[in-house]
Amino acid sequence: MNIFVRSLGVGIHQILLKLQPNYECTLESLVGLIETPPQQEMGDYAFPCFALAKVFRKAPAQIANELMLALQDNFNESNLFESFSSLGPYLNVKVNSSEMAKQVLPEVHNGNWFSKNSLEQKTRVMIEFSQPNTHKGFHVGHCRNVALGDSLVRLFRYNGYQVIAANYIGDVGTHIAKCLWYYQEKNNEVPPSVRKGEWLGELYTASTLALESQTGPEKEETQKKISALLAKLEEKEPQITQIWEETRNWSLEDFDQIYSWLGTEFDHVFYESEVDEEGKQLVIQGAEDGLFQRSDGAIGVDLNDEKLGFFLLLKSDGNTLYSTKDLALAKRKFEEFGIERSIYVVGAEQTLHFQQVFATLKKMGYEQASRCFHLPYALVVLPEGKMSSRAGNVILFSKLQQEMCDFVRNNYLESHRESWSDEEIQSTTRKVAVAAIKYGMLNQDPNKQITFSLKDWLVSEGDTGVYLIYAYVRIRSIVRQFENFDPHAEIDFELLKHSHEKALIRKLFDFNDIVYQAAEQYRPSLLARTLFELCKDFSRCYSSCSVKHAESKDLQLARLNLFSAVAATLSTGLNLLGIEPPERM
RNA sequence: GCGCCCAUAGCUCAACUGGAUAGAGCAACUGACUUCUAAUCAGUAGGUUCCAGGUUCAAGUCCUGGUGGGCGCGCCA
Repeated sequence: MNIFVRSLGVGIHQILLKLQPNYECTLESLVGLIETPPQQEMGDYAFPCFALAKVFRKAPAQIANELMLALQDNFNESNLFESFSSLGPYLNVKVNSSEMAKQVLPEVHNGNWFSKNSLEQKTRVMIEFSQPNTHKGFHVGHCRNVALGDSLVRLFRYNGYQVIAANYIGDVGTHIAKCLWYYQEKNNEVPPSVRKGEWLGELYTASTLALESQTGPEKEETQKKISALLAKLEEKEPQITQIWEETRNWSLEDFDQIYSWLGTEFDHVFYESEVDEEGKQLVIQGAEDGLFQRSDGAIGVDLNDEKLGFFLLLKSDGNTLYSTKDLALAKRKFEEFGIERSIYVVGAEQTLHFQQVFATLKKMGYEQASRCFHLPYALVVLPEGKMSSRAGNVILFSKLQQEMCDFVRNNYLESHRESWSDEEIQSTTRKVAVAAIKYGMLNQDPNKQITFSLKDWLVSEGDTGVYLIYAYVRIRSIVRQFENFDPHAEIDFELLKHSHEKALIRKLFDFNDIVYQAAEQYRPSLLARTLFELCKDFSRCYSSCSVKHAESKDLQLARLNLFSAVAATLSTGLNLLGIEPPERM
């Protein structure tokens, strides 16, 4: 809570107590009512008086009016507030914006502002995300997961949590047997020299199609071959294991390239293959202990008490399931990493699965189960419907990457070819493309579907990541023109009185609150939206408050100070979304 | 059949978790580059917030019942 809100709350509290000494109301609950008016002209903060009407037996508007008069009196010595007014049932307050600027601008420039949220030491949390399958293609849907998970890692860290960013790679299972069956028996192509993992994904799709087109005895034959192959994989038969290792690496190399291009890093990578056996033992032990039940030759756990049905943990052929591995994975997370909180960023279609996993962990005696959290997110769909590899309309990540880069380079950056180095063109292309992709993935709530249209995503106008980094670039361009600008020099904050300047000051002032909320609510979209608004305010200010043509040297300095604080905040905020703005574009 | 999620401008989305006249972007139309980067800005137009009830000072937001769409509900992940 900031000083303006707190002072206002204390003031209102005192006045109300004076009005009615036996009035029971905590300061916190009053402060909780303070909000921001819908329009800037109304004021910076507002206090709605509806709730007081009953207690004080007066019309809300009358209370607002009385509060206004009393507050004017109360704060007449203070320089925090500029004015109090009542508008119907609302008490509106304008803060002294130079006072606000004084609180935030110097702190931004000396860096303290951005470490405020991390001051108190918080818990150790693991955020698991991405979880790609080897031997399958990496498409734009997977990209949403990476953008979300990566941003949450950054947000939690900013807020002082000790975060372990974890990946969990699906390198075992039926899909691999399918892919390798096709690779060994049907494939005639020579593996490409690059993006071999993606090529494996094509084989997997081809395999699925081949299997679907088959019927009768032929199909049975194939299915037999595939399960035999799976069995060999499970028992680590040397020849197939060698092929598995080689092809698995192709996919892992692809993933590394993707993560590196996106600027995503993991502190730890789990593989399904390493928790497979442990999971099996856990489940068998659980069955012996009577915790789990046998049913039709398989093992599962009865969760009917929690209305979660019967949760299957081990197949009747003794092979593991997704659930088997998730139990062992959780055990390792708790025991080897000592985490207190565990976040799983996984698609919404698995909501029931994770409710079951967490309930099972609880039954197994892990008290951390109550602090496990599944963050569900909705699918990325195409305008014509769901992506499906069968319909052949999956948009692979590499395609998005390629087209985005080509578009950015050909339409904008190519024109700098003569004055920029090839290296700068290349790195700027990447930064712009990443900004467009990540912002597109993050600017709406996780629980809403994203309708992905390549055509729309290539547009770089309006509410896009490109708009945000463009605003940053414009500020950097201004600052470059004032070589000896010193952000620590004394300035006269009183000069920043244009409404556009005030709007910017307020946005900077609220930045940390938003970042805090974005993490606690698992919604990077809150930050994305705020940054868009910050840029909108900046672009307005840019066209109305020139630095170069400022009326005085002092105003010029003050604006430079404000704008460069905007750039610093923008850069910090973008970074929390996993976006790195270029210095020029 | 049961459970979860979604429904707001022509399209894609907001709305500080119950508060003021429901806001942005795209698309359409009008205007602004001899100006710190026009990947921009200013403006016009666009709404029965899916429907029907209910809760209260106040409902896009909460509760009930529908409609439409998505997903899930034991040997996939």
